[in-house]
Amino acid sequence: MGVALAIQEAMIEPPARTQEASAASSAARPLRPTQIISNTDGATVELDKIGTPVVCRKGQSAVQEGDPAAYVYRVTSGTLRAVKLLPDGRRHIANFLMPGDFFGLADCDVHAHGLEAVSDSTLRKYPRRGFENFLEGDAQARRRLFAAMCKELSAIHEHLLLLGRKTATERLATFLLDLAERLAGGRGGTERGLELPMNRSDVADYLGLRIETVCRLLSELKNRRIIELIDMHRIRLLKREVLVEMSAGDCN
Amino acid sequence: MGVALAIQEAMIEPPARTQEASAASSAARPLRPTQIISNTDGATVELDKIGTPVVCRKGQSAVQEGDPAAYVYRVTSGTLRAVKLLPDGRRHIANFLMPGDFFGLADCDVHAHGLEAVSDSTLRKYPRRGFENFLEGDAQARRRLFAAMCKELSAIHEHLLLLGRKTATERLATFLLDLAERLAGGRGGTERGLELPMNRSDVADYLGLRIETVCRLLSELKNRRIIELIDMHRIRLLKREVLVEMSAGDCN
DNA sequence: CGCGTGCTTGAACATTATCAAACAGTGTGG
DNA sequence: CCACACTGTTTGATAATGTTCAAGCACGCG
Repeated sequence: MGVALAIQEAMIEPPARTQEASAASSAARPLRPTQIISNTDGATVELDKIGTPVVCRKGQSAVQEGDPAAYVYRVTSGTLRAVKLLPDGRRHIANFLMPGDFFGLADCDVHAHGLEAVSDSTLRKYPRRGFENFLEGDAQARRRLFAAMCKELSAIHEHLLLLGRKTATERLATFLLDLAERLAGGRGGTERGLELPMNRSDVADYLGLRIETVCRLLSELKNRRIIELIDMHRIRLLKREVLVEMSAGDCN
Repeated sequence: MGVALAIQEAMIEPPARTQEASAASSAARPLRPTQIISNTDGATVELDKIGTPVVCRKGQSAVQEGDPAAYVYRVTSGTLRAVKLLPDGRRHIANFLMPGDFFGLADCDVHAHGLEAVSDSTLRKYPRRGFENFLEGDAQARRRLFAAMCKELSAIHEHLLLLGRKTATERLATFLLDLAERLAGGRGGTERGLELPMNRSDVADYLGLRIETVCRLLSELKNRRIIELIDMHRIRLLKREVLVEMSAGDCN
């Protein structure tokens, strides 16, 4: 089990002209989150031969925690959540998955998380063995996979720090900035604001807080004119610097 | 950034007679944590050609958070901690590293964590490029690396759940059980108890608690005769079942 | 329009943090 | 060998952050 919940599909992009001395250091490559691979690219065509489409409507589960990890999934549209439950029903959301993200790559035996649609979503699923064979035959893809896993691990460790040591306010500020980064490559303070596909409860379970705390803190940020709540699922970041300050970013 | 803090060296054990149809499913292999590779094994000899020994006395740092990730480390004796800091000094311990564990494997550019000795320790360090080349030439080792990373990811996600959703008592119970599992393959309730190489402060920073809370809860467990505090760094688990119950293990 | 779901706000409460002090074990020097 | 200091641990009292319980609000939908 485990993760590689959200490995960006950038990793299987075929060798392209934009790569200079990439064979040298596979580690330091950019791997932009918004990089989308068109189906005309060689590797994706190859991979999609073994994939089948899946539709998952808002609220539905694509994968149950503990299911045999027979497939690897790639999100093609919508947003999903990777969920873990405690026996008494307490819920933890490990990550939100968006187009381009993979799910279940690192789940060896069974899936470590459930996969549920936050909004209507579509995925493609690949039989694990086929996916592994594909990787086995493509050293470039393997290197990209490893680099992507490193990137995700880094994010997870930031999240451990967040859950272990940050205050509620710091958590929320971090979340908003991360989401802005992820959704729009850093914009979101401009234009028509930041789209929150998930509800307050999801945010709470992701940040290790209660829904009421999330609400209260959002209201507080709104009152302090640091954010604007355009509607329930749309937020404009008015003072990003303040959020950055509030997020207690680490020392790196 | 990133991790693979504690990838067990089992992954580079050469193909052995104990592996049946291993080429088939690289995922479901056991990978016992206590598996130690003798230096006479082929792969380790190969690897150690490019490694140099490092000594790190209690309290010293082997790696600073943010250092260029020039080396991969393998613990040969002692216990170390992988540390992240917030700007104001709050500390988070991502993991404790014990003999056989690797550090820095997934740190692409710079190290995401500091590495400090909890007790006098020895390590071996391998230049990253050499380590990568070694992997590139050994598909078996690669598969084992991937399997080990999956296993570690699984553990990290359990820890996310712990930090996000478990109570202080549940965290401590989980910690004690995990440590018993790791140190002694499950014993520790028997014999001369469980060795805690780290101090209370380390435990607190690992569990997202304060040192006083850890002390108080340990005292409570002691008073309830669930554990026995033999000395400051030695604990006997008297009622493992109760701890298991208290740990709020997940649903899997 | 009325119901339902999800959001927001308030008040009381609980868990865990903070502050403070005492205690235990270890090593040092007189 | 004992007094002393030092570090790490334990315990207590108080405080704060975030939770819980409860009620009201708003938006969407039949």
